[in-house]
Amino acid sequence: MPLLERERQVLTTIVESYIADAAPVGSRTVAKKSGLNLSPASIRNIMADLTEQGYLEQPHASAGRIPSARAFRLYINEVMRLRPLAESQKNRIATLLGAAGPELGDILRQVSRILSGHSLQVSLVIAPRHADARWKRIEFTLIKPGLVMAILILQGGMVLDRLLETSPDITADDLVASANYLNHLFGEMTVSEVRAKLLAELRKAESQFGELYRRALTLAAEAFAPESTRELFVDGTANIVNQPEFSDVGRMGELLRVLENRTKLLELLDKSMDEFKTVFILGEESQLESFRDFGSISTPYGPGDHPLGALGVIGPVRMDYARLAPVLNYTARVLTKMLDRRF
Amino acid sequence: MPLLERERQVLTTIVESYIADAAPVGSRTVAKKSGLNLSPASIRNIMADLTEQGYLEQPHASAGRIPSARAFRLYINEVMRLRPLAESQKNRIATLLGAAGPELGDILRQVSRILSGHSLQVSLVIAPRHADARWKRIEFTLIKPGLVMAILILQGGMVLDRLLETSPDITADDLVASANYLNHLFGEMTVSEVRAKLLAELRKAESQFGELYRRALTLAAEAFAPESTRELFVDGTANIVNQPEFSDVGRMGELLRVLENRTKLLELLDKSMDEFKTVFILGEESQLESFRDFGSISTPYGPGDHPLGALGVIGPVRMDYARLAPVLNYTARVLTKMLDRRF
DNA sequence: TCTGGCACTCTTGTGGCGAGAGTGCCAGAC
DNA sequence: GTCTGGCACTCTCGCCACAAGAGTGCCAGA
Repeated sequence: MPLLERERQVLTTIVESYIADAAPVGSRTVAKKSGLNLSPASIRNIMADLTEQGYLEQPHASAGRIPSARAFRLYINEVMRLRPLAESQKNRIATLLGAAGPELGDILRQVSRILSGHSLQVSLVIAPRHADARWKRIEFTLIKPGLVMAILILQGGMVLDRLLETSPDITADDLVASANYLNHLFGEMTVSEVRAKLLAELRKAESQFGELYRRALTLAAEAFAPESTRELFVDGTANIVNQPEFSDVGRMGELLRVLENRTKLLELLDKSMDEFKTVFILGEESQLESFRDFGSISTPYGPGDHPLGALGVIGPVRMDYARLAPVLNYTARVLTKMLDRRF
Repeated sequence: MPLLERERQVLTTIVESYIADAAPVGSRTVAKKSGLNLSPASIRNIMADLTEQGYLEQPHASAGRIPSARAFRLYINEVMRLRPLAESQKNRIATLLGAAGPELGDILRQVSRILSGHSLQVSLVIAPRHADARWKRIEFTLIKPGLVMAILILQGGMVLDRLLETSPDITADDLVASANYLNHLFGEMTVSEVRAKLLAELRKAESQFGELYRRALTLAAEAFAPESTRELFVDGTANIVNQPEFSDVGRMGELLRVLENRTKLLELLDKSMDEFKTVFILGEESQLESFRDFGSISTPYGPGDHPLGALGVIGPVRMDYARLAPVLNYTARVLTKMLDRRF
């Protein structure tokens, strides 16, 4: 059953007070802050109901209430108003990002630093997912007989390189021809489209084409085979020691362990890429036992038609989502523009 | 004045006991473990002397002694015997490293993971320093008029890429010619040698050479200009919560802050590269106030004639240096061989 | 020169106690 | 019926005192 208006208002007050103070909230405080003009005693009744419905939790009998993940979920979905960034803050973010080094890695690292600085949480930035980027050009370079460096240039200045072992009789000229052929065949497709097409072409080549094309396709297939680990930039781990929920070292260790589990972090961020919008994941929702006490926000970046990567922050369930989401969104927008400008 | 043999033996006992237990050591314990056949009372006298000389510290009047950084320095320089790795451990390291992905980044990340797993400390791996790597080949690719991607392939499979803005009338053929010229000029030199020579050539080009060569050199100069941030792989931060010295959250925050200061971490590791040997840095020796309570070990990797990068661990001053140094050395050796095999 | 003995210091753990915060429930007011 | 003031109850937290334990420094004697 849906919450009564009063109940919702009490819950909102509790959530916002808890976000601000990280301390259990008592009926007296709610009575004063809620604007409902009810006495603490009445508030207590409402709070008892909310507790029964799973929105509030009581650390112990005389300690006030703490909003549950469920309460945060309701707050995020139905109550929260995002607080737009001040112009001055936007300027600061844009300026800092402009000061990043020239390489893609430098830029993403800087984004990560900016986010952790502005959120005072741990920040995550995932490098563009190759599969969604457009192929610009491939080059093969003969290092020595039998060893070829394949270099794939993708949209946004991403460069993928892979060392390939080949038959020793492949010449530099063969490689140039192969590259030309492949560039012609695959130009401007996304990598995942290339992957699909590659399989089809390889089958065709078996029967129809000449040796050269078969070779070119084989090279490409090898260069593409295993998606290499996506790069992930993490910053701001030092921030968490300042948060009251991490005064307990054990809790801190849990977060550090989560942060070392790259696969799980990627999963968290990928969701925002798949849905192409800002995504909030709270505690249990992550399907990850060790994430129970944490929350995350993530936002995709990339041009309008398809996301390239995502950025996010991770912290205690009690985060100031209304303030942080706009920070992420704005940063993602600036980053997208920067990448766009590259090509 | 040098220590008496007895004093040194007592000190060694204390250091080793402290490394094992992380607890202050009392005279009774030393009397039992030292093998000196002295009573606790005599040991107490010796310990008083050592305290006076700055080798021991007393947390409070009745708590046993703790070895100072100075004591660890003495221990490392004059007493410690490195404990060679068991064959089984060597095998495990080699196997794990073999399971790394194909790209250079994958390999270094895996090294970092292996080190943190085997040391139970925080591990650091620094990517090869470009300056010391040999130039293999440069390629320029025209992305669109006025925008060129420069790709520099270095020894060991390192690939540097940089986006350059150029005059819009440069053609793809110009670029090929430039690359050929540069590859001819700089092949097999180290990057820092190239940098030096580049300056000289640029001056010559002003007066003597034609437009094309000037252009090639200018491109190269741009591609080389700012050394981009070196990549640094950190792993095992979750390990530190298990160490007694970090039961205090503040201490932990200090370490996390150090770990986010990439410049300082690079300085720590660079020392082992400059001296081309394993280096131990203890507390104050780092010239870094916030490093007072920590220690580090680092080892260079790379072929015999010049180091490419370094790897290390960082943890409390009380680390098992005798066990960890061989782990680092062996890992560095395996890594060097892997890079060598690439080219 | 070494050792046993002894007084002294400091930490750590425990239990008791009071203050403070917050709750739940009830009887009465509106 | 709904709201409220009052009250008893519970639990945490800080404080204090106290005892046990670990370790020291020093001294007198072997």
